Amino acid sequence: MNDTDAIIEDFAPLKTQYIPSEFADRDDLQNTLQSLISQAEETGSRNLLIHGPPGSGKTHLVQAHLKDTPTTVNTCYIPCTHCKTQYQALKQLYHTVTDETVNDGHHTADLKREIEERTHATSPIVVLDDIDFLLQNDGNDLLYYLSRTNDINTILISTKRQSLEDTIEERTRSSLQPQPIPMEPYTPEDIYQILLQRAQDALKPQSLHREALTYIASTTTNTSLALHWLKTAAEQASQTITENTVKDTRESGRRKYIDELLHPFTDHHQLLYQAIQELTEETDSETIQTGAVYQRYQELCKTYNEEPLSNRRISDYIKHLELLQLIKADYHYGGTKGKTREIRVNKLF
DNA sequence: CATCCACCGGAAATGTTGGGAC
DNA sequence: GTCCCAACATTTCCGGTGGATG
Repeated sequence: MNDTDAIIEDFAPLKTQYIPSEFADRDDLQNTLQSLISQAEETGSRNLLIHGPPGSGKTHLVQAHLKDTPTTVNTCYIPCTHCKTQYQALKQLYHTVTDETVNDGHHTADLKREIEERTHATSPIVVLDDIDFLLQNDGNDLLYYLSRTNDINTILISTKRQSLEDTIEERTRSSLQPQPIPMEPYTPEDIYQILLQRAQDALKPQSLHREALTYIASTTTNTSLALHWLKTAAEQASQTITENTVKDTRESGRRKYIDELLHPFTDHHQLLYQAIQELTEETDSETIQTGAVYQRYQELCKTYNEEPLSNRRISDYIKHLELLQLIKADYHYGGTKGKTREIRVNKLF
């Protein structure tokens, strides 16, 4: 453990959420965002939909922006991986506009009414990160409400490439009409630069070989994954992070990334993912099937002394893992299999 | 062409939690 | 304290799904 102190001077820059003083990359996008939002301040309402693969900087960009927003504007960041229901999201929003906390047990209509009364002329910005989780779990009631409430500007963040058209009702889409902003994955050079900057802020000088960063950057274009990996390497290394250090910590870095992704979810999500991983390693074929996965999941529950959830519920959890892009679960029709899903683990690298 | 496979996913049912009215 | 209500997680129920098989 003491080895950690040897290299890392400041943990913060190695965390995904860290916002460097200079947000050099993606200036153009930040300008776009800026102009759209100032436009919104003038015209009343304008909504954005930022979409792109994991680790392409969606959340980061928005949070950097919120940080620059004048304090006169109410901003509300809602991570839908945590707030999966309309009520939980409204609670957050209620808190930002009234500064009071509210417990469960109220009617959503009451919260909505109260929020509306307090938002007149204040035009808060509501960010719904990972909106797909809320949509999958609770439908689009919240989005409909937000789109109908004049003074609220929304920024939606989604990993799905398509726009929201297939997941939301027509009436919601027509009044929301979010402006799509695509985020392309970073290039290896981008990743290299980002890691370099974070390393400079976090690590002691001379503690890092360039080849180490090159190796990470050539392996993944997912910033979050890359940072977890670098952090793991930094924790392992006693004096300097070499190319070998990162090669050795490849697996544990990946593991850390996944742990953080799954953190907001339940133990059953973890068990389910474990079941899928184990089965994938054991079988030769590319894909595995829901039935086998559920069986393995039940076995794992037994060993960990957990009461297994129903397969209907697990079917939803598979969707969650899919939304996190940890697995792919495409439909398979026909054969002796009927309609089922073919599950495969996303390699990440 | 009917039937079957092996699961999908919508809808209703159940159980729990917390609020408010009385 | 009692009663009823809404929100929510989870289970139960059940009508699909479409190629393979006979």
